[in-house]
Amino acid sequence: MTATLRDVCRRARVSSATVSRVLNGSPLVAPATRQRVRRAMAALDYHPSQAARSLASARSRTLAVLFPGIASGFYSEVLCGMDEVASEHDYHLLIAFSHGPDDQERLFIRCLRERRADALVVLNLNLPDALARTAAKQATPIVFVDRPVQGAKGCWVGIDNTTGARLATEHLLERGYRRIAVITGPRDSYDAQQRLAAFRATLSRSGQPLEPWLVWQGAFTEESGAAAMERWLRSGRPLPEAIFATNDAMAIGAWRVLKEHGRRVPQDVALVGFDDCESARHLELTTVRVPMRQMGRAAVELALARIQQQEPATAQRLVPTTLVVRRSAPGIAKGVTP
Amino acid sequence: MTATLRDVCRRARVSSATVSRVLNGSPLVAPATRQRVRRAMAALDYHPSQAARSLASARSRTLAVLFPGIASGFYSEVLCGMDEVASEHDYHLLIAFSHGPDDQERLFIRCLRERRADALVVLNLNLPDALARTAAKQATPIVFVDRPVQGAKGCWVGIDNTTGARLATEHLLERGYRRIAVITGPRDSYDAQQRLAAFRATLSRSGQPLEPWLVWQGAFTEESGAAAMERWLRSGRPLPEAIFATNDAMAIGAWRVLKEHGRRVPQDVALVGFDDCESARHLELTTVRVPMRQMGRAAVELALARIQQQEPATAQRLVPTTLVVRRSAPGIAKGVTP
DNA sequence: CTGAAAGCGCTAACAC
DNA sequence: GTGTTAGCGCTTTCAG
Repeated sequence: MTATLRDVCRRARVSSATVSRVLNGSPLVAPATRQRVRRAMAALDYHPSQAARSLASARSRTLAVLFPGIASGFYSEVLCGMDEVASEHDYHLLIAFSHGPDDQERLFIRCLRERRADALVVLNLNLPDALARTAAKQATPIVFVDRPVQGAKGCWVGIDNTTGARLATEHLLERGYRRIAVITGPRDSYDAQQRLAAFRATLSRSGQPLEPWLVWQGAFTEESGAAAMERWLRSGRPLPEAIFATNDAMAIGAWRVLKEHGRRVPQDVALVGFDDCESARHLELTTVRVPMRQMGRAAVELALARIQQQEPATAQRLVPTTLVVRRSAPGIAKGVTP
Repeated sequence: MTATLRDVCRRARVSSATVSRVLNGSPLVAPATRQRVRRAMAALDYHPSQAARSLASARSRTLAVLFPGIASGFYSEVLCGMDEVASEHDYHLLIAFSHGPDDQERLFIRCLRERRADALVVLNLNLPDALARTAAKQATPIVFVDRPVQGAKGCWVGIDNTTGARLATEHLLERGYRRIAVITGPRDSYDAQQRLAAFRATLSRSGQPLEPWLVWQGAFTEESGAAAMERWLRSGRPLPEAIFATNDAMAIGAWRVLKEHGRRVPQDVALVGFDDCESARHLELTTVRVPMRQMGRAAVELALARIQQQEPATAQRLVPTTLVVRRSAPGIAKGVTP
């Protein structure tokens, strides 16, 4: 049988309270006693039962992480960052993917109400805002990643989309590109909206407002990027000088279609993405880098701070974005052959 | 305050045992009573405490998953498959990354001894075989993914490396490629060994044994693939007709170097990888597809079966591999222009 | 500094 | 079918 705290008590000749104190690193234990208890634990190969601790202390030392269903490799970096911080603080990570809209709510409730976790980290889930607001009022701290809660200021870690999109746009403008098209993300995506807005604003500032027909609707998927490109090519209109895809997946889809139609990037049209996913590196796509690992770290840092009440329930954090210049929109002026 | 089982008892005017029975779907409850209890639960917005259930029942309905430190996007697919099966069975996933060799053992012990999980799934971790064998004898079921336990037959889910490597090799041979080089994985990797062995065997069967200088040592990383390619090019020897990289990362590294040296794939040399990672698709790399999601599913299925003792502790499962023919080694004979 | 005692919220025999 | 009764293994006042 596996040893329990009582076994340790007997062997060390102390009370359960003392063993518990040693377990929890309380300073109220005489060094000699601590020694004895430690030895007893080692001798018995004792390991405390997590369930019992959770029940008695009402804390699980666990963080629940809710992912959106689409498991883009994208998120594994985020997860990795989360684990780094969590394990530094002796916390564990419980994860769940949403397999559908109903699921999201169910998972949510479960983690919260069944007290499986001391805090919740929610990634870019399409929780109805009402639920999100209710949730934010719960006792369990919640951190939203990459999706602010409308109306209720909850803890939130986001991407600096505005700077990223501005950098990308300025890069194109400075290289002499005009008539820049944009492939947008889904209308209800916060990131998509911000990226588009910053793109438009930067263009305006440069004195050349965005023309409506250069706004191509996408959905953050490779297919939607390809479809947008197809539509334009089939329309017979001349290519824009550059395209800003508001994420890499769509940029990759568009690029594929361009290739299929014999158009070259960047010679015939420059292309910039957003995210800097793994494939972007391999394809040499110029893009805006989003530090995924850092986002994960920030989210867990916030969650832990909330658990210790060291941070207001309205804390927010933005992770910075940077431009990564590669072949699809190189760092030299338009028309100059590398 | 959040409602407890006792509150439900009072409201439904039944004993705790009955509520517990309803909670656990026992058939030994009269329909009318069940109704009443259900209503009471709903009225109180009752959700059982996971900690209390775990403590009382000695089961956590949780599976722990140990990942190797390197969080290749690769694993997010596996994780997704695991979650699919786990959530179907109302199980939760606790995950941890190994940040170093010491960590692995610590994580391992914790999940096992602290009874956080009902079973453990270990991904391709470099646990010393001794520990792995000890672990396999524990009460807690363990499933190893992609790494058989030497000496002790534990539960194991692996890749059909042999078929995959054979298919890749046959493809090249049938297209007329001779003098095929291979970039190997790390010597201590089981997958790497199997892939190399199957490559060698297939070559032998075709009557042209592998020449030693065509075996290039790699380490499953992009850099190691690039380095192997560099070494060969610098040696001044003529290119082989084809290269079989035993994983995609190395194939991609080698390809990059080939490009930098002005060599074309597949015209100057054909290239085949292994894994079918996301970038392989984008780069149009011919490769052996490993169904990651399916591997995750299989691992959790095995784990759950073990928990219910429906499967022997020695159960093994191989996930099938298939060849995906793309541009880097097309489906037409060598020398024929597409 | 240490111990006694009272739970934490559920499950599982065992009776009835 | 349902209730009674013990715990599960720890934490946490409260005394001393």
